[in-house]
This record gives sequence, C-alpha cells and structure tokens, in this order.
Amino acid sequence: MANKGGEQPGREAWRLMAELMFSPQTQDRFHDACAAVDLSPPQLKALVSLEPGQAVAMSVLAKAWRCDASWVTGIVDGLEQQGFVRRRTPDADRRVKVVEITKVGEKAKAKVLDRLYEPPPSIAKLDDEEQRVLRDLIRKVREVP
Amino acid sequence: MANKGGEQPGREAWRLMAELMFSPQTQDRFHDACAAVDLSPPQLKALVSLEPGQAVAMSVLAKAWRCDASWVTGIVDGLEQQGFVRRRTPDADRRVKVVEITKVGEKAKAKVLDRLYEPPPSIAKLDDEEQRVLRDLIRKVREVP
DNA sequence: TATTGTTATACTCTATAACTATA
DNA sequence: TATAGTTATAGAGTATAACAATA
Repeated sequence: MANKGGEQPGREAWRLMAELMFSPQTQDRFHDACAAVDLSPPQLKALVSLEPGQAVAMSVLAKAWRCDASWVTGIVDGLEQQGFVRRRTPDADRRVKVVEITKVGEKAKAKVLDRLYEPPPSIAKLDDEEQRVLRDLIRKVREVP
Repeated sequence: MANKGGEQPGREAWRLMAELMFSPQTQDRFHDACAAVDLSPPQLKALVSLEPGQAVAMSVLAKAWRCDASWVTGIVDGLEQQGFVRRRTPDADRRVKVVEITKVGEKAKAKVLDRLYEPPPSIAKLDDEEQRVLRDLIRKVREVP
C-alpha cells in the first residue's frame, strides 16, 4: 500500500511494519518453521514462549496464551509426546502441574527462532549504519520504563 | 526478551519488530477491531484486503488468501450478508463471480484500519524526528525495486 | 467448599470431494 | 471436456461443561 495523505510518521511506521509482518511471505516462513520441527502452529507458538529453567504452572500458561485451561492440556500433551517439554507436580501443592522445556525442546526452539528471526532479504536495502539506527529506534520503543 | 550476544543489528531489529507485532496487546487490538464491525477474524482479514473499485474474481481471492475456493465462498457469504461486499457475474464469462467492496464495506474497513494502524502508546518514546527516521527506514525496506 | 488440571462435548475455522452451471 | 463456484462433509483448532484429585 502506498503512502496515505496526512498520515503521521509514527502511524505510518507502524502500518508499514504491520504490512511486513503479516505479509504472506512472513506467514510462509512461520509454516516452514512448523514443518521443520514437526509441530502445529499453536504448538510452535507455545514452545517458543517457554524459557529454559522456568517451570510454569498450566494455569499460568492458560493466562499467558489467552486460552482455556483445557486447550493447554492438549498443547502440552503434544509437546510432551515429542519430548519438548516435561510435566512435574510440585510437592507444595499436588493439584498443580508445572511445565518446563527440555534440552530437546530448547534445540527445537533454537532451530525455529533461527528461521523466524531471520530478517527478510529486503533488509539489505539498508546499509550497516542504517540497520543499527533502525535497531536502536525499535529498542527504544521496546524499553521497559 | 533482552539483547542476544553477537546478534546482527538487522536481525535484532526484525526480532524486536516481531515481538511487538505478535504481542498479546497487538492481538487484543485485532480482536477489538473484529468486535467493532461484528466480523470474525478471517472475515476481517478478507475485508481489509479488498480495495474500492477493484472487482476481483473469487478464484483470485483464493490464491491471494492462500486458501481453498470453498472457503472463499463462505467468507464472501458472510461479508455479503453484512452488506460489506457485492457479488457480480461478468457477461464475458458467466462462470466467474467478481467481488467488490461496497460503500458500507469501505466505511467498516476504514474503522478497522483506524484501530489496527494506531501505533502502540510506547511509540511516544520516540520524538517526532526519531519517528520520521524510523518511518523512512522502514519505507526503504518496503521500496519496490 | 474452592481450585487445578483432565475428559467429554460442541462450535468455529479450513480443506477435500462431489456437484452444478457455463465455456 | 475443462473451469468457476457452491454444497456436503470431514479434520483441525478452540471453548464450555462435567469430572477427579487435592487443598
């Protein structure tokens, strides 16, 4: 889509980013990543949201993923079958089950992110200095405080 | 996610953009936009992909949307029921049906894009000049040749 | 009794196959 | 016969409701 008359710079930047991110090419890459580790799209999203060494309760995952607890059960079942995650029951409260990513899961996640975070070829239209400026600006938007 | 050791600037920029775009907040805004015009997520995606004055055949939509023709039928049915699109059969070939967005559909699309293209509040961490630089860099990435 | 997770069930999204109309 | 679109049907993805175990 071309430029819109009177569009504010910040708004246009956001629009162009959205168009990049939701392009068919980007979606294709997501599906390729799924195929590479033999996971469905929702399973893949779940896997990449898990951090090594952080055992997190199913109920917490349901909130983080904005889905029902029953859906978490199914997703974790699938990841567990592939050996990507492990369920544990903490002694403190035997009702809850915590999920943690395994070494195998970490490898799969790395493989996936290697693909997903690879910028599109058109990034090369920016020289090194421009890429650094772009990075710094987005870093600033992302800053915590 | 924080910075990764040795990550190339272009790659980090892309990663940070992806994290912004696929954040739960951004997804929430998409669902809000759906509710605002009473459309399901796939119907909304379909609507925003239609340009005023461009009557396009169902088969072409199927390719553009990367889905089966039968799915296009259902989506267009839904949009037509709300008066957002219109089907026409060109005299040249009475097998095909072309879809075009209506005035009502254009209004709904504008309402949706007004929400979707609104940058997140954190864009204000950049001053006006920085926002222009960001916009120009992403424009450059998006340039056609 | 209240809470965590699972199972059973139903509803939405999407594809494949069979069908109708036109070319 | 081949092609565009629709209908019928089946398979994923996701939610709600009923249930079991623990607190």
